[in-house]
Amino acid sequence: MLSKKSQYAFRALSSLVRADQAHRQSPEGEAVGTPLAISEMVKEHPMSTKFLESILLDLRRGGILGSKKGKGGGYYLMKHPEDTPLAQVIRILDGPIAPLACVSLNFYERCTDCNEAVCGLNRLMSEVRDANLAILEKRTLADLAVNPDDPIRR
Amino acid sequence: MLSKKSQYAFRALSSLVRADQAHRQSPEGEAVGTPLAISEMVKEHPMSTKFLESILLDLRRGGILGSKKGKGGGYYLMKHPEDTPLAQVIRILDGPIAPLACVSLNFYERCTDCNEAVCGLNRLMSEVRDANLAILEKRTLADLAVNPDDPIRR
DNA sequence: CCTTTTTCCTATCGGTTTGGTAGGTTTATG
DNA sequence: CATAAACCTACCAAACCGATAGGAAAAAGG
Repeated sequence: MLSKKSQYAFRALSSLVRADQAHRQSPEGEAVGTPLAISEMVKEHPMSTKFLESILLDLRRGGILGSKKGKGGGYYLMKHPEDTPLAQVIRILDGPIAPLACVSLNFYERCTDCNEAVCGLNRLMSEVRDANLAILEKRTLADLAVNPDDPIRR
Repeated sequence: MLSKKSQYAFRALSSLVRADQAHRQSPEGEAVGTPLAISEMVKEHPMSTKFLESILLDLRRGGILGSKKGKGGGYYLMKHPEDTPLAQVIRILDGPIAPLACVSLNFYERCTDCNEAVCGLNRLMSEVRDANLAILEKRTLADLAVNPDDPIRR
């Protein structure tokens, strides 16, 4: 199960995607600019401001977000929404996506008491990991904000 | 990530599958009989006896295992190995397989602060759930014990 | 009947994680 | 210099996790 942390993150990120889209549509739209303040995100998605603060900090340290301090400051996406897969967000906030550490690509740990080459569970859980990654590496922040009723879908 | 509980369960279950196979191959093999004691499972897969005890108890309450008390007693599979999907084991010991309660089939809970019909995360996580179930409902205890070098695979 | 062997049950426990709060520091803007 | 924002550190209660303790109940054999 996703933690609240990841859930809140995805909500805040969907606000940031929309801010990003609005910004790019403006004539002089550049990648960086018009940061969105935490207070604005919380207005849109009610949640603990302080908790969200710590989440956004993690995402910034993880390279997904940039920030600007002071009046008019806030957070903004470091890349185009379609260039940040959901997997990256989850790894930063929840850690491994794989169901077992011994089949994780990014958080691998050797299995102490089983032979990975022969272990049946290892093989099956690798299947599960691949199925998850097929979705979470392909789907991006852009997909978060898509309206399912839109005529054109990706 | 799977809990230790589930991991230990799968190890013990693989012992039970092999005991079941051996039993069925014998001339008068029936579904129920020749229970395997906890002590035997621990001999095969070193782990805390008491902890495994509580796990097997859960699996029995969950309808996967039967038990027999006293001398010569132990646990046995209630069904043929290929009739118990891995998903059932995980649900008993770890709960929901879905990444969000609001997309869970067996542990559904309404999302308090989002409109499920419009929520982008809901849609994406339903995809993830389906991908997981496609594997975990199809793969069974029988797959746990399969040797990958066997010429014939299922 | 008694002993042994097993499952069964309840309670507890230390450590970690989770979700959240508190209080202040730093940086930028006007 | 006032204000508004991110930033940082510490802390906290509750839940969860993995494991242990100590027995009660049942079945089998002698």
